Amino acid sequence: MSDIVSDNSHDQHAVRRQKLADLRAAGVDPFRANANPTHFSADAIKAYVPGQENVVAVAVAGRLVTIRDMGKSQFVKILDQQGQIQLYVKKDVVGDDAYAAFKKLDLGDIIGASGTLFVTKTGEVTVRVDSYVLVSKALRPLPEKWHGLSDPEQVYRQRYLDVIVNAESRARLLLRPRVISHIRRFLEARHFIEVETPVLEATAGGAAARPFKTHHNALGADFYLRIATELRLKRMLVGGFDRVFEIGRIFRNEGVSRKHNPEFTMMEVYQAYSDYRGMMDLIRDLLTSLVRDVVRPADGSLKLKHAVSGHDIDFGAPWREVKYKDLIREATGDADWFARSKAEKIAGAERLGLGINTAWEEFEITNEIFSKKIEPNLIQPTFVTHLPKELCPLAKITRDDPTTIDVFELIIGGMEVAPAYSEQNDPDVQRQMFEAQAGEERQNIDQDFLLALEHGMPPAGGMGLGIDRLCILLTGAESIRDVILFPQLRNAAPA
RNA sequence: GGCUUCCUAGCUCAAUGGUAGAGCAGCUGACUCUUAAUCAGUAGGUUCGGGGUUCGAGUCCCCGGGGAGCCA
Repeated sequence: MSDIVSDNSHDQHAVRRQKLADLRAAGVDPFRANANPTHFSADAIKAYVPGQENVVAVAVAGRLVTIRDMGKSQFVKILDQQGQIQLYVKKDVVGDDAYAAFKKLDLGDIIGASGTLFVTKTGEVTVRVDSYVLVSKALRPLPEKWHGLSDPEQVYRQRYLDVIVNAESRARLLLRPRVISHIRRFLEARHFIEVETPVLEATAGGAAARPFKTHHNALGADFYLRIATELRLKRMLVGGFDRVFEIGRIFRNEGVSRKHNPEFTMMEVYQAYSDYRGMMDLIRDLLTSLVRDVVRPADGSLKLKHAVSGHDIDFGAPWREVKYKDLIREATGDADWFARSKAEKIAGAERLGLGINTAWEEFEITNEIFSKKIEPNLIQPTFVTHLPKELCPLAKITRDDPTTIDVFELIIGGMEVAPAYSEQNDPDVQRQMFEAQAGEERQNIDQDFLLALEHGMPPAGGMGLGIDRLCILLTGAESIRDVILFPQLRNAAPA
């Protein structure tokens, strides 16, 4: 028998430890038992045949999350991958000994139960339990049943508790794998091949970002964690893999914010014999199908709530397409903005309330206006096209405007979600573009990539899609941390 | 990196510089269709850590740790 002194009865960990010791003393080790469920919870509920009370037999397993004890019978709920299902445990069905043991179970314990389905007087499909087994004793209590877990630090550090007690977190974090699965099926249906390229790179190229650095002992060499997959995937275009994509972890040694985690997931896709306009069709079809088939807004529309602005984002309406320069001219009210001197641009930016570093290049001053004054206000899906060529060396120069490149940046909810280019495949122009880079957008030059281009790369459209930001939009989350299972935090203080 | 703000029971939250409280969870008991079940009783605190001011600090000040928001 448990011999808990009253001083310890408040200590839930000690109480549960004692219960575990009692079980072991009685010859039961709940960590060695197992269950053989036949159904997940939602499937079991679906298996109920109306009118056939206590006919359909099921076995389910999961964590006890609700206990309503009424003396000689109990209603409890267990949680599994599909959600919750109610169990009805009656003393005169399971027997006196099993019932007495059931009363000693705690919230959080993991059990298996078999029985038959029936409907309660309030209409809830429930398992009438014939037998059950405790398969894992929980030694720590669950968070509060009604308010759940709301301390953000604990939500991130102990995500497993968050998804047990916060149904919204569960739903949000379960949407992400469905999104990724949909993307794979969407692309594979269009003959794209999924490939895997190195995370450890001698040169961190394909984007402008500070990399993480590491060291390979046996090779005696430093390596960088990749900041993009672009240059590797383009090598495969050279190799004749005409439609390739990769969904992979990218690492950037930069700030942490609501929109940035140091490691994040990017999908990059390249299609030979296409261009940035082809990528527009691809991303529009992809995102529209994600909203329609994965998110499935309840009202049947293609509108999603945007958490930050409170507006609805309508994926079903025509997507706006606008040139970068036109947005700048509109924001500055200056039709001749791009003919202005650097001093005039600084003055113009400061008139808009921006702090300008005089060491910046002119395109950086202009881009500060874009990122601070324009981008945050582009809530509806918007293709911003024809960016200044200084912003990216990897795209083709626009034929009738040598100052811009054939690209778009898809902005949704005020965030850059997907950049796409007509990929530069002229090795000489590519080398010149690399060498002409300036300012903070400078990318490292990957000489081996230039060698690959000299072998001939087919014309192609390419695109990146930030999976985390996409999931923010699709789930109506406020922060990237809400769509990443374990977002990056500092080490917790030593206990 | 800077500014602002937060950290109190297992969880969610209270507490003018003046005896640290509540709900849920826990513990003891009642109840064989409950839905945040209900009812009776009961226990539970290094107020993130350290230092200071004060007759007196959860509260004010300083240092450190961690989280969040804004900014570079």
